This record gives sequence, C-alpha cells and structure tokens, in this order.
Amino acid sequence: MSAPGPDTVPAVPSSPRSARGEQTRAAIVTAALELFRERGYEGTTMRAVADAAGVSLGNAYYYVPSKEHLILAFYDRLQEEHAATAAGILARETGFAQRLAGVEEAFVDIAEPYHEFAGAFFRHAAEPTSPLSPFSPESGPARAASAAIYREVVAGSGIRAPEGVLAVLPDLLWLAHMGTVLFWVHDASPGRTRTRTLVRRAAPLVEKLVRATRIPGLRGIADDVVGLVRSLAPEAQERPR
Amino acid sequence: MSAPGPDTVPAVPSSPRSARGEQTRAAIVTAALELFRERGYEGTTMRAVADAAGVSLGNAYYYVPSKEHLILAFYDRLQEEHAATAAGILARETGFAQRLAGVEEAFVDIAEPYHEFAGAFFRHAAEPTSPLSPFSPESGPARAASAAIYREVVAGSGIRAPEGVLAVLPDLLWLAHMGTVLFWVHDASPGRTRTRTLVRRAAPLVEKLVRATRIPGLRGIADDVVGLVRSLAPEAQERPR
DNA sequence: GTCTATAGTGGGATAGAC
DNA sequence: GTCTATCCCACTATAGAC
Repeated sequence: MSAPGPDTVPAVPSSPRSARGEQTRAAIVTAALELFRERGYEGTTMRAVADAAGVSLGNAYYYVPSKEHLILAFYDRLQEEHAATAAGILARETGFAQRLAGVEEAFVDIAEPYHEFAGAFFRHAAEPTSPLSPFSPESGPARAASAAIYREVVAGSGIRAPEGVLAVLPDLLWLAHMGTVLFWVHDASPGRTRTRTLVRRAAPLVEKLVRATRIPGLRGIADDVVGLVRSLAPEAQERPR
Repeated sequence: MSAPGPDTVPAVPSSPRSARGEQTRAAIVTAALELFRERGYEGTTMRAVADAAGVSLGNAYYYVPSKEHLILAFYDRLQEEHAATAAGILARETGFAQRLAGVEEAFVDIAEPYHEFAGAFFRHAAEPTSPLSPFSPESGPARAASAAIYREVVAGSGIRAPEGVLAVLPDLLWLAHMGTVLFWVHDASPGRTRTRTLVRRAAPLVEKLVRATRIPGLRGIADDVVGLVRSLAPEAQERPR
C-alpha cells in the first residue's frame, strides 16, 4: 500500500516521520543488533545490515546517520531492560547493599549475551566527541533513566548519612556503575564471575562506607568530597563541542 | 581486524632491524603525531602520513601494522615524558598530597597539546581486545612505567597506614590516574582548569582518607577493600615484590 | 632488509535520480 | 523514501630496485 499523499517532507532524518518510516527504521535496528551479536561490530557491514533489513544501503543511511549510531540504539534497549528488571528488585529488597548488588547483578545478567560485542560498543562510547559517550547530549535520556535507578536505590533504602552525602550519592553510584561496566567489558572470566564477585562484595562495603560518614573523624572528609563533587558538576552536561 | 588467512608470520615485524629502519620508523611516527595534532585522527590519512614522512604508503605499512598502532606510539611518548617530569617532582616534594597532585598536574601539562586528538586515542584504548587498551599486553611496558610512578609517589612520601593498604595503594592510584585521564579527555574547559581543580583538591582528600584507615572504625572497611582488590587482581600483575 | 610504485579490495558514507 | 552509482580511504598484494 503506497500512500504518496502530500505528507510532511523530512529535511532531517533519523527521527522517522511516518508509521512506515518507523517500521523501516525498526527493521534496520533489529537486523543490526542481531548481526552484531552474531558477527560482532566490526564484522558486520552496513551492506549486510541493509540486506538483512531488506532495504538498500542508501536507504539504511537515510535512517541511521552512521554505523556508530546503531550502538546508541543498542544502548537504549539495554538500558530499558535494565530499568525494568531493576524496578522489580527495588520493589522487593529493602537493604541498601542488597538493592545495590541486585541492580548491578541484574545488569550483568541482562548484558551477558552482548558481552563480546560490548567491547566495540564501549570503544565508541569512550570518545568524548562521540554521540555515544554516556556524557553526550544524545545519551541524555538513557543517562537520566539510568541515574534514576540509583536515586531509587538510595531513596528506598532509608540509609542514613549527612544530607550532603545523600544528595550526591546517587550520582556517585551511577559513576560507579560506569566503572562496573568498564570492569565487565574487560572481564573475560566465564559467566563473568569476577564482575559478580566485585558487585556482591563491593555493595556491603559501600554501605559501610556511607554509614561511616557519620563518624566525626570521617565526616569532615565526606563533606570535602561532597564539596569537590559539587564544584566539578556545576551542570557539567552542557558541554559544547 | 586482522586477515583471516593462515597465521603465517608476516616476514615483516614492526620492530626495525637496523638503525636506518629505526630512523624511518621514527620519521613516520613523528609525522603522524604532528598531523594528528593538526588535523585530528580521522582527518589524517595514511597517505598523508607517508607523504609527510617522505616514504611510500607501502613502506609506512612496513613499519606500522595499522593506523591504530600509531596511537600506541603516541601513548608511549606521552608516558616517557610524564615519567621524566614526574621524576623531577618526586625528587623535590616530600608530602604525599603534593607528590600526587604534582604528578597529576604534570600529566595535564604534558598532554595539553594533544587534548583534541586524545579523544580518538581514548576511543581505541577503551576497547578490551585492542592492543591499545591500557590493560593489553602490548601496553605492558607503558603501563609498568606508569605504575612505577605511583609506587614512588607512595614510597617517597613516608605516609603511614596499615600494611595491606600501603601494598595496594600504588595500584589504586594508577587506576585513579586512569580516571583522571578519562575526566581530562572529557574536559572542555579552557586550559583544562576543571581537571586541574580536580587533582589539586582531590590529592589532599586522598591523603586524609589513607591516613584515616588507621582509625579503628575505618580500619575494618579498609581491610575489606584491600581483600577485595586482591581477590580481583589474580594474575593481572606479574610484579615481583 | 629497506623501499618504491602501482593496482586492487572492502566497506563507510554520500549524491542525486526516481 | 528509496534506489543506484560513486567516492574515499584503510589496508593488501605484488613485483621489483637498491
């Protein structure tokens, strides 16, 4: 059914204008993720993606600005799934350490099928100018959704600490999550057991450390850390480049 | 991505056999670094590198396995310069915080001319399978040299803390340095003032925190952290002690 | 072992016709 | 929106000069 009506004319692609366009775009992204899993990122050509999606190469590029942007699509889907699973865990668990460890383990579970491919993903994410950087504007929505998980980890645990610490903690946990992901990417152990060890053992440590910020001798250091974090994130996300 | 054929050893290594070869290789690397600084990584073609070095394209590939490997050369040179500058600082300063801040600021100074290009550098370094990853075998020498700096930061400061903490601290500082580099890469502030703020303010905090590991209430947490770090670094370091 | 010249392949990205 | 044709460049291959 071709409907050549006088529709809106797209001047800028990548956000589909019509239902049909949305369908084509979805086909491309789905085909890409499947091929990535099968043959890796570098081993997947845009020609193969286009073929698998049943469109021409040029048409694929009408919907996807670059091969890299397909990684962003992967990131979005992963993030969605993580948020959904985390919600279930956070509804069950009440202890801070259990909530944190649960959320991190959920990530390891979800991401496992993509572990091999994720190396390439990370490679592109690390470049500051790339839209795939977790700090880029394009990643804004995914980043916000991810940060929300850690805000909820803190809020629902009822953990007690100085106000400033509690205010900054979610962002620090999100950062730590980025560190976990980095560790995970480099983790070649079967079943990612090393990463699992890390998150299971680190979570209680984090809880202890957070609680310890109420000790007078440590309170001062904690306040300094809070001050430093705040001075460095004055709205850090607005980086023009 | 390497050729899929039989793993015939290429009769042509990237380590030159003669003084003349070494000279040619140096010319290629130098030309590449200059072009990277001028036009960025993506904007520099291998043809341009070969031209600027006064060799043929084929000859450039005789000495450099891939364009990516030129980044490794950059990393090596940066590392060398950092070690040299750090040595001067460590000969002067005695306080832990001063030594740490000095070494990190030296890095910011040295790396500044390459800041723009360093984004691309980092992009390749982040991939675990890449020889450019700071955790790869190929990066071994540079990594060891870098870690040695932080061992000296600790050793020369005479800072006191539980034995286990002192044993693990250099590696943690090296890791923190990686974090600093990541922050620096993303730092778009003029003169990298934000990174400078970070290292200047974080160094005294680290010192305080290390000293605090002697407080009974914190000692237990510190020991747990040390145990965790050790359990996660099984073989990774072949450092004799 | 070092280097040139040249010709080719594959794949990311684009132009412009329809 | 979709196509075909084409460009560009990393990289390879080869044959031979010094």
